[in-house]
Amino acid sequence: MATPTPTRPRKRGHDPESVLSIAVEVFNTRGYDGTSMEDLARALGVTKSAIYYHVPGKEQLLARALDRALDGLFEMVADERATSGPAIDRLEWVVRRSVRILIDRLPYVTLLLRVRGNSQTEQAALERRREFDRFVARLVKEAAADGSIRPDVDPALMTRLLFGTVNSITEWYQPTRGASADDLADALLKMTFDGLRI
Amino acid sequence: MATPTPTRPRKRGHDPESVLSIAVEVFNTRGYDGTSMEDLARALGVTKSAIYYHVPGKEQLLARALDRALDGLFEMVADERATSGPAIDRLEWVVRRSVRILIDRLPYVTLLLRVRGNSQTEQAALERRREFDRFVARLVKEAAADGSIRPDVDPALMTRLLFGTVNSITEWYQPTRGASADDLADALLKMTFDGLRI
DNA sequence: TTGTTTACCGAACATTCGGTCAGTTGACAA
DNA sequence: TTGTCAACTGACCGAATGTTCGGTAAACAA
Repeated sequence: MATPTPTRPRKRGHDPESVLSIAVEVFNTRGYDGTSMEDLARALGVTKSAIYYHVPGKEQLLARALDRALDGLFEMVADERATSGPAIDRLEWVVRRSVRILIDRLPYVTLLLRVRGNSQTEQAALERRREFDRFVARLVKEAAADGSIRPDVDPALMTRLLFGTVNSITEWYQPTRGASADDLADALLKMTFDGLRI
Repeated sequence: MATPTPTRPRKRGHDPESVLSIAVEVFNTRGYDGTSMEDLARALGVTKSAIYYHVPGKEQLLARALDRALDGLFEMVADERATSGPAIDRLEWVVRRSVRILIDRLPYVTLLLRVRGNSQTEQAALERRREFDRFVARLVKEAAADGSIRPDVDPALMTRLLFGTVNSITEWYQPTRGASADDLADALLKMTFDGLRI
């Protein structure tokens, strides 16, 4: 047969991608453990069993979602702007980039930040996340060592507070209204780098 | 023996208080929905049914825990130091006090910050929490109005970032090691009020 | 000794859970 | 018209869930 369909078949209904994106929204609303496959089915407008046509199961949905968040973070730390230049500039770039990723992949990062290690899938994600955290901690330590950030606060503590601020964005950010990613990163850097007091 | 027990009878085993404190620890480790009554029973060293002798059920445990966190926050906003004086000073006091409460009642506040509204209990807690958030938002707005914090960032956004930083402490703080509540509040205020960059 | 109370166990309850599977539907191709 | 196949349904499974309940061992009181 010679190319029966020039365009892709484009069948009705769902595919693995749409199932994932809707599932992650529900996970973030009710929590992963608080979400049943019945909940997902209702949100998708199909029966429970239809979900298993597209994806292998609940935990695989979680794993794919977490990878999406983590892949973004690891692409960032591989970038040249995160690995060369003055530490304070690299730190600023990483913070700005983190805000970007957090917003671009908001539901996936939100899910990642709530993982507690209840399964091997979650534990693996936690370990990858810790690796990212260690990268950032090294960066802050370097910036402290070359004297470009205040010396009167422990760098490890600084790292936690700084990225605590970044990560807290997932608790309230709504893409439809409010600041853009760049505006948000600007405001966050103003507070954390220069302080909010006049 | 004369006076067999001068102190209160001191019966063996658990009471509602010890069940609550252990339960909240498990809730924070595995998540509320991820915790089964069997998990709790194991942590308490009794069988599932023994728990129901001390407390009415799982959701009541959650409700009591959330009240403990929220009561602390509302005691704070009722204090004179939160309601009179220069706005920037009140804000600093509220931030410092919040760090204190967060650490003094760490497991309870941690649980509160993870509530998603999956039940009436959770929704009620969320509403009380929003009331607290509104109080802080007003405070930041006042400080912005009298010109004591930087005018180039929206006060509502500032509030979220500031208390995002405070609340993020629950994600990593361990009472046994690390900074004290006062040291931690100092470091946090240095970063958010004066900035980490030299 | 007998009775009462406290703190608990073990078995069972109905319900919900994640997941399976044989079949049905409907769009499209031949 | 017939056949194919992606997409889905509905009935069902065993396991796990939160909760209830009848019973009971130990401590103490009378």
